[in-house]
Amino acid sequence: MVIAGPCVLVADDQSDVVEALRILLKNAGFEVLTACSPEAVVSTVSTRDLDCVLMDLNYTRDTTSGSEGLDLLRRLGNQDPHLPVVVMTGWGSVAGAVERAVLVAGGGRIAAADLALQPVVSGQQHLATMTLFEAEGLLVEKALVRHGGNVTRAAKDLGVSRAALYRKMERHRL
Amino acid sequence: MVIAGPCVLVADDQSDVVEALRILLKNAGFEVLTACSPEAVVSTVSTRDLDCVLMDLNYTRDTTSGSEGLDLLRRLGNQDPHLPVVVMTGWGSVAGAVERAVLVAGGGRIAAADLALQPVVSGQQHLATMTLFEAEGLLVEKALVRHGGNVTRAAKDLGVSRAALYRKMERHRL
DNA sequence: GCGGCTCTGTCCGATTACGGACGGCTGAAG
DNA sequence: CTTCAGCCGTCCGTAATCGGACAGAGCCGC
Repeated sequence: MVIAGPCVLVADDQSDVVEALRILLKNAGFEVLTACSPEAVVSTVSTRDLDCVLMDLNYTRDTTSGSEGLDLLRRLGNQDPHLPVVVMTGWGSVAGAVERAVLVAGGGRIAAADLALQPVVSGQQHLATMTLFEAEGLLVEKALVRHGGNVTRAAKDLGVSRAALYRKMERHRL
Repeated sequence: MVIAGPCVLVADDQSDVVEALRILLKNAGFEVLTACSPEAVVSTVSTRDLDCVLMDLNYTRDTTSGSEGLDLLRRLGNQDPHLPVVVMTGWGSVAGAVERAVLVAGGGRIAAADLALQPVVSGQQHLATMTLFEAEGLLVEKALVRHGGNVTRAAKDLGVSRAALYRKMERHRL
């Protein structure tokens, strides 16, 4: 059985950041490519079929304004308008006390980048990394919240009978 | 049974955008507050206990540079360094062909903003809006991808027996 | 070659979860 | 007041799911 994950390009001029993301994403089931310069990014985008690009906004030349990164972002937009790009940035000058903000610029195809990317984007534990039991509990709770505690409607949303939902609620102490 | 969702502040000077997001987020189980000016945002942030702010980056005065929005973002960072802020922007000048990019600037507390925000952020269908059966299929697939098709390890990750995972795989035709 | 290890795929009896059905409750409409 | 509709919580026989066990395959170091 061979299942290939989506392909992501990681671009940053700090090699330790690239390495960390590479490991993280590889463990999350992605095929990971890397690039250390804007030129390498452009070249990779033109030769490989990518699902998503994950890039730093501030390259060495212009450490605070990020214009280097914005320029690259613009070029990528011209190369492939539908390629989703996740932009990272780490300076306090943009978001105040945010230590390492994550910016997401998504086109129509971002769905292909997949749920597995979200732990990187949001920093939170991801559903795909938890037990089926825990995930069920979370989804049940969400459905109940969404319907203001209406069990009937939540059950319909979840695709189970109302009785089944009652059992799950008890199982998860909700 | 009363379950209150997380509280989100939506800020944009275009009232139709605010309204659309309000409906979207309310249906997703959020308590939604709105603001139409930077001043209203600052005032709301100081008086209410918010879990997340969702704001537009370009207010009327300066429609292309976004400096108005960046200024507000900086003020919010000073007010509450740990408040997660989701920044939206819609101009082509930033991301090329991206019609309406979404930028996420997240602090440590973004987890509180919760999974339910992600359909807005990424535009993709969210786990919480799908059937338990579909979600199970997705999680099973993710686990298998993550472990390169190793059923034993995937099963351990998912918290089920290997035999159970085989059944689920068949059920979902994986 | 030969143990030791890991993973695979399948079997089976015991357990559990399933959902349709039922009666009770509440609130709105006639 | 009566009817109707929607939701709630529980019951029960059936049906599906559970996980431990088993044998076989592949792979390493000795």
